[in-house]
Amino acid sequence: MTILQQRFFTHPTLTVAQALLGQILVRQVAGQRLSGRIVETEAYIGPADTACHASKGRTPRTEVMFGPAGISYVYLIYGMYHMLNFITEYEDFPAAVLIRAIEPIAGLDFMQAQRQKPGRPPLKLVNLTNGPGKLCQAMAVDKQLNGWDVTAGQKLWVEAGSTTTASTIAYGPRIGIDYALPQDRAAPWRFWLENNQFVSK
DNA sequence: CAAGAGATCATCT
DNA sequence: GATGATCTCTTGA
Repeated sequence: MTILQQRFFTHPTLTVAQALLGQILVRQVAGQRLSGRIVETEAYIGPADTACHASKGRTPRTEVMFGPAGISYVYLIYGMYHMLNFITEYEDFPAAVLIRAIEPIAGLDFMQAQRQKPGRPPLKLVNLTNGPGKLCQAMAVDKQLNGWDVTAGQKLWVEAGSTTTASTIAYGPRIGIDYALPQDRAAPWRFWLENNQFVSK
């Protein structure tokens, strides 16, 4: 197994967003190893992209986006959900890839326990991690992992996926960015593996 | 199945 | 004081 190193993340964000598809997201927590295949991503690219948080300036929250590649950017949205990103490109250029969905591989019971609500039946496998908020909940990813070095091979990292499972990459506009300018709303910067059932709806 | 509303709080104005 | 890179539940066809 190969842990993806910083070099993987220093490429143009659109390249990294596509290259991450098919790679394995790994989370080590509570003595358990959770993992899943990345099947959907989105690119947020620089100060000119009005959908990118950093386009509003360098603030305490967006500071990690201006740092080196290979670092995680985790934030809370709508008061209840966390989003997981990986910083790309070079220092002082704020860009990142949002992980939108994974296909669960290991640690299914842990994920189910994280996701299931009291008094509710277990979720179907397909609903465990098919969304950016869902996968963070399933993998116990929160703000404590903001700024984490994902090339170190602890707590959270990415491994090279099998090359024998290559799939066609589909693309389209990003989700949930109505606040951005029309040209940024239209940019086809969301990528997913075609016909994969774990892609978000 | 589709549409609408509510949850809930860190961040920035 | 407003808002958001979401999700879940409810309602109604």
